[in-house]
Amino acid sequence: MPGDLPYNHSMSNDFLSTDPYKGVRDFYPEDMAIQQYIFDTWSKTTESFGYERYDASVLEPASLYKSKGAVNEEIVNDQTYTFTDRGDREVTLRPEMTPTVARMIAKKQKELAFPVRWYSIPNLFRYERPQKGRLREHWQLNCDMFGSDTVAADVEIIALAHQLLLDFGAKPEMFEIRINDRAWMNERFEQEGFTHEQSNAMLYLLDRKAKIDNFDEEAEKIAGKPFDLGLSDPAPDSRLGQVLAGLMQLGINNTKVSLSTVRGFDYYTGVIFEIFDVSGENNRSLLGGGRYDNLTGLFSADPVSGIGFGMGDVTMRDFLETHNLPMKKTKSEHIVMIPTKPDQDNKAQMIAALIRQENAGTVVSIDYNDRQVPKKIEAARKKGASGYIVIDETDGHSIQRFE
RNA sequence: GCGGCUAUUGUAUAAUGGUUAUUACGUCGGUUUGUGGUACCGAAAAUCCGGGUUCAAUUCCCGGUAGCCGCCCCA
Repeated sequence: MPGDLPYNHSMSNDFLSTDPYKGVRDFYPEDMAIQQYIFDTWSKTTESFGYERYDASVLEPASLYKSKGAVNEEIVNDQTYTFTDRGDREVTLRPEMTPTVARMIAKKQKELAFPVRWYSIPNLFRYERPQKGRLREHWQLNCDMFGSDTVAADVEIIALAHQLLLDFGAKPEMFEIRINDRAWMNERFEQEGFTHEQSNAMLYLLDRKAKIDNFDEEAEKIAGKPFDLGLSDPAPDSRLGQVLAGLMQLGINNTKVSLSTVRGFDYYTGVIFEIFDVSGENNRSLLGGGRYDNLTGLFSADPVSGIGFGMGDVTMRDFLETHNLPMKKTKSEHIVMIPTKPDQDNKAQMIAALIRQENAGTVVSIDYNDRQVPKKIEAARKKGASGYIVIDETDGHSIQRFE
């Protein structure tokens, strides 16, 4: 039926929209160049710390997320793309990478030599209303170190996060590493005699601390008595104290102990951290992660602990834009061949092949348009080429460079 | 799921209750049967959809839709 075709062959004006699906992006070459730059920088820095890349499908069985417990019920039901396939299987577009990597680790647990350092740059999906720094599809660098409980591991992963930002050209004063320790908070709540519910309520309240103005009042309600966090600097011999000292030794000083960093309700059990843009223009965290006791508990009885973080491409790009940081790598040389007549086209290809062979990395493209040479030269210049070669009947083909 | 703001050529914008709706960039063509750019000329190209008020709506009002921003949530 003509009406079913995606193109309009009739006289009506019901053309399809050229907009992408809600909350996802098209990557035109200019955007793709930026995306590529971000991915390349992520990979390069992460690999320089010895992390190996892995990946998996965007499709996962829905059970992978549903079994995480009642706390996540709302997220799974309302904020994932979940559908039933033709074989009656419930399928979810992955909303995060951690369950997937936990599955992969668990599967090879017996043969892996821990600690394992892995990273990935998956695209993730969540069904919710798009807003600044938050879309329905985004790419996220995920770095994890599995099978090490050491303070050194905590320090390393935060140092990696720090280095990532530096390698984008950021200065330490542009961002702030907020660190907390779940275990430390729990200890504190136990001292207060809090029930599990009280502790959770308090964590939840702390998470919203910056957004509400009656924190003390609310805290008192939960505690049933006046509640003072009363935590200043962590003791030097505490886990957090040791981590901070370790970072300091590496010259990382833009850290801040932040009791209101709690990272939602999930698998985190120890040190947790977030990196924020201090400019105030991006109020979403640039990066967040933490330590978990038993990532593979769903799949096996042998616990594997670890620590990791994720950082998204959307917030990364916002950060680069806000601080006027470079968003492209330096371009390689690009020569445009300009045949003067159609019968010079093949000659242009032959010369192009030669140049590519002799100058690895040089981009050589050919302008086959049938139009005046000055127009072609101008087109090459506008495209950002570094130079051009006019191909005519003569044998010479010297490169003319743009200033 | 809730709230605020917005909607004009491809993009970014100006203006208006009343014949040709502004400008810039971009695109295409020309000034130049031919070796670059800052100049000049020209062309194509827009008032989101539906209803209401009005002699007349792109403009005012209502609804829809879409986008942005925020809340919720944040893996």
